[in-house]
Amino acid sequence: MLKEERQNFILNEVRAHSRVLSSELSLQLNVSEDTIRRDLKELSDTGHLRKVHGGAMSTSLNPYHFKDREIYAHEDKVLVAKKATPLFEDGQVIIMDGGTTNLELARIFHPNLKATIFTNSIPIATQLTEHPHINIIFIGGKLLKQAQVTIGMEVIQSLQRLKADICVLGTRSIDLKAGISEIDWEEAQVKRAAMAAANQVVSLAISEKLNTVQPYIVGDINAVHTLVTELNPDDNRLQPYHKAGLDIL
Amino acid sequence: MLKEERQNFILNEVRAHSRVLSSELSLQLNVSEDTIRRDLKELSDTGHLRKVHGGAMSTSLNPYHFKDREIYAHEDKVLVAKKATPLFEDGQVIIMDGGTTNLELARIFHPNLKATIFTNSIPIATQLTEHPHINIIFIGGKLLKQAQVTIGMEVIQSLQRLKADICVLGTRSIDLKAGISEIDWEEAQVKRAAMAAANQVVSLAISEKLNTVQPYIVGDINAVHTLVTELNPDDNRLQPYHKAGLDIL
DNA sequence: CGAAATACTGCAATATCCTGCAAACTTAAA
DNA sequence: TTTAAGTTTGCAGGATATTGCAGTATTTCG
Repeated sequence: MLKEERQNFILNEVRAHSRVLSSELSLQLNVSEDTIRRDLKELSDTGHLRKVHGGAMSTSLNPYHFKDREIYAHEDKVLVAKKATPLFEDGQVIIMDGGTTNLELARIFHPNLKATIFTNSIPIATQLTEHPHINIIFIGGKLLKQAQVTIGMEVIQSLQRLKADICVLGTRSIDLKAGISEIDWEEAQVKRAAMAAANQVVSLAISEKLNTVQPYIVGDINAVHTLVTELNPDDNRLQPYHKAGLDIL
Repeated sequence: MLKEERQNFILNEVRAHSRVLSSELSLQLNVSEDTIRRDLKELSDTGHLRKVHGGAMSTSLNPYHFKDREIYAHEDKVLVAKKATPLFEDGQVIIMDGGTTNLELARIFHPNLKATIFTNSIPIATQLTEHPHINIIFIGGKLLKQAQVTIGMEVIQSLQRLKADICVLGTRSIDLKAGISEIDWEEAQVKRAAMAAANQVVSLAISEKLNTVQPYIVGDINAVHTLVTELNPDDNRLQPYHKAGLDIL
């Protein structure tokens, strides 16, 4: 087994269980605990997890427990969410996946918006219960503890039976050539299904996510219709996306 | 179990109950009271809680402070949940529906319990993410805002494809003749499906729910195998249920 | 005050971590 | 194919961290 495969396995374990033990990983992967420790050290140095005595913990806490100012680049995300609100109208069927930018959007939807929202994110569903006229459909499946979103076949199948007006993607990475990409394979599958299930795809992304790539490709850049960032639409960094045919907000 | 997990569990307990006892934590976490004291000292030094003789209190800044008091008859519900914990073992597949008593149970599951839990309740799923070894499957469907549970055909169909070891019912009303009954028609349908999907049905009910009836019948009293209340099992009020063949805890 | 519970101190056992090193493996050029 | 340099891995050892226990001090409460 290659070192990179091993480290990917470790990252997946962390994402699924929000913590790992060096001793367990050593058994599961048939390598010495020293090797595991070296892997954890590397992954810790690159910020993918946090090493602790006996194993490692996931870095990102539950969005649900986040207080506003603990969210990274919170001001930018609020701005992105605000710019996106005019896209939503009464009567629409909307798909929203997880992420803190989408959570922000769920907070500031107009209180009278009458829409049906499908989501696989617990924090977003919880937030939406504050909106009296929004119909919430939760997409069930295996719950990923760290991100508090459901994943897996059941989620994908539910999405395949759906044709929504608009899909709002919390975006980890967006790039002209690589398109939308994700760090977790299963989340990437779910996002792909979400994109396919809507007539219009909106990507909410703070500018630092532009022109970055993750290991798992979700979909082509042309599958995205609208890109919302905190930047001015005339900003140079957005021009390539405009030329590729995306609406820029 | 990692030290940090243990400390997270403690913080969670403090948030939920606004106070903790060293002696209780020592039992729940299977470590000595010395270790608990050392944890409390660390958490106290970092300002996450306030150490007092015998345990710790939440800091006054804590926003979760009110939660417990909002729950009606909270002390009784804690007692019911505690009495139910021995029913659960490693490897089981468990169905839990909503309700504050079930939420209390989700809080106090042994932190090392290795089980798969199906639930349609958002607060319970959120609570369960604190347990590192529990596999959570969220049952998707239309979200009922007040109760924060999913309901409807999709939930019922998911349950019909399932055969679990044990189903834990938060119980609104239980009566010898009428059986289990509910105030909301759709919730009643979901609970009926949940009961049918498990080999053993456990009803958690505080005593004031005994011998009451609601408009919509969920199922016959004989479909319930175990009844857990805050009363002593010898209490007169429980004898009719014992005679009807239920196990009383 | 006195009993019981809780807390602190120092110590020992165990588990985990780190460092340096050598063997095994990979890569790429000769 | 061979060689050489670089990378990865496991292991030995000594260092550090974590935990439980025993003995003693302190707090609580009737």
